[in-house]
Amino acid sequence: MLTLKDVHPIIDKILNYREITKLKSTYVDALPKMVNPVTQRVHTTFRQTIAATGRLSSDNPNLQNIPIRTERGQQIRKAFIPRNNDFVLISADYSQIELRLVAAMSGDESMLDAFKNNIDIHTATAAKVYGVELKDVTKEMRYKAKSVNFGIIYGQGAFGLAQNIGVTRTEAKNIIDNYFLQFPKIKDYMNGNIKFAKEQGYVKTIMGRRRYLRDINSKNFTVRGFAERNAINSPVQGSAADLIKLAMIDIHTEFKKHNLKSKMTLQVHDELVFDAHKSELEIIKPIIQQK
DNA sequence: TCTCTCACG
DNA sequence: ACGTACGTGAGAGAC
Repeated sequence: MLTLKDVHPIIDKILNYREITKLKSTYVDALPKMVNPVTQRVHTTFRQTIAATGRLSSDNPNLQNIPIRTERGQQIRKAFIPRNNDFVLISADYSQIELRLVAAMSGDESMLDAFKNNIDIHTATAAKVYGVELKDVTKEMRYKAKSVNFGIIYGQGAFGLAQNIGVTRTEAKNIIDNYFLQFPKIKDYMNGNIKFAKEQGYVKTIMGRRRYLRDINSKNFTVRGFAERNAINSPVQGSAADLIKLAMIDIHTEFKKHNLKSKMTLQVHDELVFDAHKSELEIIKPIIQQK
């Protein structure tokens, strides 16, 4: 796809400048000012009543958006270290929790099969959508299938997919149509959520958390469209939030039971970070992994 | 105080 | 013809 980057060298310079200034102002300059003088650490506030889906949010400072995607970002992340040499930071994250929930809640056999057999989900999706064997899935096919899998969770349409992966709207529509042909129960599940919302005025997560959608029957196409995408996405994102919250309670209970020095320090939506005492690694690893 | 932009999942 | 992928928080700059 032709983009402005190809038209003038200044485009890359501008983007590079923005990356650097963002990282400097938001992290390098700001975080040291927020170190608590007593504890010598930064302490976030986790908020439980902000996100409409049931996720936590983090502010002052936000520790759920510490950079990682670029090389410079990774350098910044390295500034976060355990409390002393007797401790290490441990990070545990769920693999594809939202897609696994879609598979589970929809009951779609194809997708459940892929997860049960531990097949890379984007490769499995590509094989289905393009009608080829797993071994014949190309990088290009996997890349596009990955984008579809993400888009599906958000209620993305052909226009958005086309723009995202640089194909025509016609091709994008074909891909999406084929996706729902191959995963019919996912389509049923999403339409079911929209229908439920239109009748009840809300959608709910696996644990019964509700999100009310007052615009779901709006006559305005754009407004209604937003609510319909919320009806698709909220049960998925919110159920993932439910699950990690339950895991956090269990882990905290177990840590208490064993009188551990290790501490659960951060939650980043599908990831938990621990400041773990080296002598306790063998105890806590199974506790964390099992949840 | 608002908008734009961009950091993360 | 229209608008078009979910959820957040924060800094810069305009007003």
